[in-house]
Amino acid sequence: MSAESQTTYTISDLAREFDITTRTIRFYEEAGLLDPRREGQQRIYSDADRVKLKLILRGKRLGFSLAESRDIIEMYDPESGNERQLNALLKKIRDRREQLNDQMRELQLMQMELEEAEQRCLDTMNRNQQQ
Amino acid sequence: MSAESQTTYTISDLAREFDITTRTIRFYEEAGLLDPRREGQQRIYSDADRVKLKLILRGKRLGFSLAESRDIIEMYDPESGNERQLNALLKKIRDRREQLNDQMRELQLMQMELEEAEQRCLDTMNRNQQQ
DNA sequence: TTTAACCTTTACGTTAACGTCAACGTTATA
DNA sequence: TATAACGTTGACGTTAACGTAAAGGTTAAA
Repeated sequence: MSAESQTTYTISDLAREFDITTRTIRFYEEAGLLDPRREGQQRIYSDADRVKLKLILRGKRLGFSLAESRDIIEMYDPESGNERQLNALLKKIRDRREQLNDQMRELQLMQMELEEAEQRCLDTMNRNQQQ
Repeated sequence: MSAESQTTYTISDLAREFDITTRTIRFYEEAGLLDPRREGQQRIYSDADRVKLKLILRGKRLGFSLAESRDIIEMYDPESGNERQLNALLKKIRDRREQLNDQMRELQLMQMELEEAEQRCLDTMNRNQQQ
């Protein structure tokens, strides 16, 4: 057998790949988000662990707390793929989408106000130049 | 003169109006975001102060830190309405808009994955029922 | 005059998400 | 054999944005 798809990772493999520190990864474990198997003392991460980590980081980018990400990961778990949990997950995502939409609307408002402010500012500058 | 538009506010007036605590308002002052005039010990807030507070809270909703909101407020200040500052403010807002757009894209990705997961889940449940 | 409803300052507490040591063990290489 | 280069477990530190409580001052109504 040739060395095909590497199916396990060390902690610094993952740290490098996702550009985070090993401390961060251990912290996620403390927080109950990861649970890699051990070989002696050392942590060995599987592809499944790697996917979890990916989900955590995506969750962060999306503004989920670690606790929420933990919920999401649990709900992604095939073991517990029942209807109620999937619906809870979908709700969480839809809520977040709505929040983001609200923020976009507020930003647009701010943009408009700013354009006005910008215009007033430009007008003033022009008047000053003409004098 | 009749009591027209009330032009000053107590700390709890503002707290009530914006549904925050007085502690929060004092904290914003500590952080250099507000600077109401005093009457003896007591803080008296003007309409301008009220607008600043509004901006701070909008900033929060938009995901700006207090430090960023302070910058924004300073840039809104008519005193300092120069071109460079206005451009800096516009840049900050555009950056935030881009961030939000990225988040929306990620959420859409997640939605798609979830729809697939949901479908797989529904399929499984159906199969189980048919047996 | 006491009670209630405000206001004030000072100061320590809290939570999330890590950072930053320290002190140590293991393995590979020069 | 020493010296990197990795890994480990504590354990305390940090930042932001307030919360919470103590201790007190003012004013108005009962």
